[in-house]
Amino acid sequence: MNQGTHRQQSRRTRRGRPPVTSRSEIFAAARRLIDDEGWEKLTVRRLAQELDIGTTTLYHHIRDRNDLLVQLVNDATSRFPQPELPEDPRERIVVATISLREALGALPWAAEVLSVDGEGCIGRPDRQTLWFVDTIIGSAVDSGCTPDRAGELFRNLWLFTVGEVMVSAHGKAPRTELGSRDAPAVEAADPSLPDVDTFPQGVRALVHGTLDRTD
Amino acid sequence: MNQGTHRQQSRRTRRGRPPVTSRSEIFAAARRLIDDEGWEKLTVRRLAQELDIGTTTLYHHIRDRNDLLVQLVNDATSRFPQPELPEDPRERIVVATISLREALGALPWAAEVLSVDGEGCIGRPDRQTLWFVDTIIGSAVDSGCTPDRAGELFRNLWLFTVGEVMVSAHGKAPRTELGSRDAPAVEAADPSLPDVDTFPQGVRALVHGTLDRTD
DNA sequence: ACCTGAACACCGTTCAAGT
DNA sequence: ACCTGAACACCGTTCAAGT
Repeated sequence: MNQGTHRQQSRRTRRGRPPVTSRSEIFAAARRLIDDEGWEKLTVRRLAQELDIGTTTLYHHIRDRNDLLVQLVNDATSRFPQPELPEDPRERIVVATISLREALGALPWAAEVLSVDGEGCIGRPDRQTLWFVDTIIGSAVDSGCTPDRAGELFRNLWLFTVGEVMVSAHGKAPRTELGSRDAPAVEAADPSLPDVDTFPQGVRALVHGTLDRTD
Repeated sequence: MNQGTHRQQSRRTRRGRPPVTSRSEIFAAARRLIDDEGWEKLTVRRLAQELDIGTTTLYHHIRDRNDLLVQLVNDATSRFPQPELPEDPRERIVVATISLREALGALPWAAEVLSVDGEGCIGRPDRQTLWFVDTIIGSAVDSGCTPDRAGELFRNLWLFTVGEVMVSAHGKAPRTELGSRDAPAVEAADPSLPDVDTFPQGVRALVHGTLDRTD
């Protein structure tokens, strides 16, 4: 129900500039801001400035800053193309999860939303997010496991993906000069954290380790 | 080398209150603040207020807010007791990882640090963190895999743990009322994300899936 | 209707002083 | 030496107006 149209007076000329601030204009401006200045500059005030509107006007379109971030993530994931899936159900899960990471990884700032509002991406999912969920759960069931087990696998893949996105997002950030604090920096103590991308093998391990379990 | 002691004049009376703001006093105040008011109240200004010192004074002890957070995480993990480890090397990894989660999970705010400065916990690790790393890597090698493979496993367990801490930290937070936005909330779309703790099984899957891999 | 300036209650950080 | 107030450049959010 659209509450009746209260547009009578705009017979042909919309007075002033048209609504000016549509959802898509806001998203576009936000993306521009993020690309040009980095996502930490995406603040309510700065975005309003970018749109050339009063800060307060933005609050007619978003409930608060977090809402803006959530909508932005949904917008971005919905833009993301679905990958071609292989035959083998297990490999299907791997491919879907990897492309989920790609979808989120393109938005390093997604991290803030992912954690502050796990709902954002999962509790109030858009069509595209739902596709990821369905594909993973569906393929797991196809490969012969119970729905419970499939749910468990999905949750764990989700945790793994969130971790990967978070860690790699801020790994790329301009490194705060390290070493030379008070402690002697403990000699790069990690052959442990290689720079290589261990994510795909991790996904595979998770998938096989879960689906092969017999208990 | 202690740079020579420049304490000549405090023969027996330390003028005024003694240094007032030692590292441990700062940590204690920070913990009190977090426990009493929630970790989002842990701000440089608020902490100084809690300590009854000028905001600026704090900057003699910390480099900046992020540094405070990092030191706090290190302080907290170093306080955490080492678990008793089982015989079986694989199960040793599982137990160590689960208790790593516990150490970090006690600090929901660790999330911010974990992501903003993965270094914080890993690049500049304290003794206790190192113990986790060594135990996991060591046990992996004990169970017969190459150092490379052990490093891969460790990294993936780390990603998984970060994801778990992040997601569950903000799951417990006072839920922002959901439902009834503009979209019709898509009917709780998830048998997918059960409330149950899937973490231990995930760790096991990761461990077995990685160590059983033959390639 | 639709938009907004001014204000409120905060931030982190710096710097030129004070004792 | 050790500490600090005042200032700078920001935040998110609200509310009583303006057109």
